[in-house]
Amino acid sequence: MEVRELPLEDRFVEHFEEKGIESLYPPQVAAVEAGVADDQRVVAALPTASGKTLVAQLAMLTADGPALYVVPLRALATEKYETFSELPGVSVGVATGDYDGDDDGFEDDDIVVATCEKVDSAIRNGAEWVERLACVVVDEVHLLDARGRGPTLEVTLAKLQRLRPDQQIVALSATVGNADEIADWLDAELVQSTWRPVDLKTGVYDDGAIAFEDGENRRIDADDRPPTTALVADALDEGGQSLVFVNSRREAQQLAAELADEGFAAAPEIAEEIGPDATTSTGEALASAAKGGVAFHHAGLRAEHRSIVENAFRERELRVLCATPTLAAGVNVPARRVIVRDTERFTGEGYDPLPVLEVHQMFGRAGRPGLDPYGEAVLVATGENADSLRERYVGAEPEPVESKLAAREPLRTHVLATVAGGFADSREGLRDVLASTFFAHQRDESELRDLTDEVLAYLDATGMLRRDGGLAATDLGRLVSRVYVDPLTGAEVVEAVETAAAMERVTALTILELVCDTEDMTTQHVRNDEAGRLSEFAMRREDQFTKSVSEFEGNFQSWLGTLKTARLLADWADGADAETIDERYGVAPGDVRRLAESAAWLLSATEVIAEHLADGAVGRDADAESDAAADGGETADADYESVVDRIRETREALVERED
DNA sequence: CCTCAGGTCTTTTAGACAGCATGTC
DNA sequence: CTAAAAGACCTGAGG
Repeated sequence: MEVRELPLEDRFVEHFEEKGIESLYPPQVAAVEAGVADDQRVVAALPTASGKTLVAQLAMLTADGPALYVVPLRALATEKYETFSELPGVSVGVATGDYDGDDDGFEDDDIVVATCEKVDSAIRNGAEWVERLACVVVDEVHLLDARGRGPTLEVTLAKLQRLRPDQQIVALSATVGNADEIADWLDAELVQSTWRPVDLKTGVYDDGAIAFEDGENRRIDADDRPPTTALVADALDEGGQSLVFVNSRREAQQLAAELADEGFAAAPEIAEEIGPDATTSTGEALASAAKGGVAFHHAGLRAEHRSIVENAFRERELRVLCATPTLAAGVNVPARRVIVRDTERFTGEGYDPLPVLEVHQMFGRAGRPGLDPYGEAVLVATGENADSLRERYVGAEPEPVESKLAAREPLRTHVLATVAGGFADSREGLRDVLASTFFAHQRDESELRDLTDEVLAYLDATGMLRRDGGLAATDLGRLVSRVYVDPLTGAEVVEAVETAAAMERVTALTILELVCDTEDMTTQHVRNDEAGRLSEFAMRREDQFTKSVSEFEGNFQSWLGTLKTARLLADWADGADAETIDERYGVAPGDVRRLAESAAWLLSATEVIAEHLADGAVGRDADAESDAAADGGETADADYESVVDRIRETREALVERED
């Protein structure tokens, strides 16, 4: 099937032809036959790089109104925004947390690219553009399975369909065990294929040879070198780049250093590009590896370094990339040979084997369409596990996608948002909304009832929702839902701000500790040699914290992590540079940035909540004073205003540091 | 006294979404 | 509060 045969306007046909897209790939033909270009709902479960983006564009460009493209990562949003912006005469907008501002600009856009959470937030805040969508494309729907974020995706999709039941939905998925179930839920036709534009050969390296799935056996002389080194060297001999997946940052850096020492290739210009900013230990290690044509990639890298590495690898200036799983799901960085060295990951409860889906996504990075003759994905066996690796990951079907909605955390968030957003005003109404989720389709809505009731009781007890006959969110509940924090965070903030308002000394550290100790914040680990110093510091500054240090309730060790994070952020807000933070706390620049971003977000939510409390306190003070006048007793001396001021100052200092 | 091999104890372990509020002549 | 592997620390033998 040719592009010109599609029901597209001429300018789009020309655009695609200019890009070299003239005829469709087989899975794309299947999607067209299923009706993507004809307003039909379609679920396309296809391998990476098999042309899903074109399928999405066909749906969006033929839809009868504005379209939304939902992605799981901000980096992906930027990538898609750039792609769609090239379409002639199409106005595209991006809605993600880091593109602030023009929230109402989307009214005029033909395509909006957004993260799932941003869409959820827009719905909660009553944005009008979400109600007009004729077409919604969901990228990476298999993330319905993700514990942290899947529930948001399914609830958001359920809400979007309620807002416009007739809208076209197109869901793009990796190959999963139960794509049919997802299609069924969305009332869509399933298009499934394993076709790829580049051949993929998958194999297991063991005992000096790669045993490929197709029977080929490729000898690789290790010559005393570790298997991974030999595999990389072999790929380089054939003129191909390698992408090696390992399971920790330390491994990634160490392996990069070892491979750089082998002297395979050199990329002095990349080292130089990294060089000037390589003040931290991470940056230095990266620059030094780059001299040998090798790099590593993990979330501790500064954003600038990360994109230098990605681009240099794409341009073939770097020949080897050692990465943590960041790269498997993120932006497209393909390589001739993908080497999966580690297939186990620490989970907090020992080591777990990686899910098949994840390993397949790593495999999927093998082979550059149009550039490599084929892609190779190689698992590295250790000891006697070659057969079990092969059985588990090669040619095995990925796990089915399972809804994670039936848990306390996602339910308390989404139950509150559903009520606060006006989607339900009774338990029956709430059930009705929940009945349209993927969970209900897969299991049964009734399985959510006990947890939902428990969550409703919690929301009532924390003053976010009332259950008198029907269900109604309180002012606090609406606020918490709109600022997009977990109700537990909301409750923690309310309590801490109330404590702070009665405190003598409220500093930036007070405020930072307050937000770092909420459910929505991730904190740093405390190294053994830091613990003593930190708890000493905590004792010294006890009067600055909203909780008692000397009579600590709960896990003191983990609170020290909270404190470490708060101190680090206080230093950062105070102007300390990445190098200083790295030396003082052993925290990499990418992590500092991420923590600062989260804290800034939570501080803004905290500010709004504190203002709300301040308003309430005015009323309460008046009451208290009249009571006091009646008793002739004390007056309330809680000072919310100065807490609000301190929160604002702290947030501003932190935001200013975001260069 | 220094070095190095080998054993034992200790430490560490991936990633990344989200925002209110408005003024101004 | 799980388990694997690197790293820190320790010990003892040999130069």
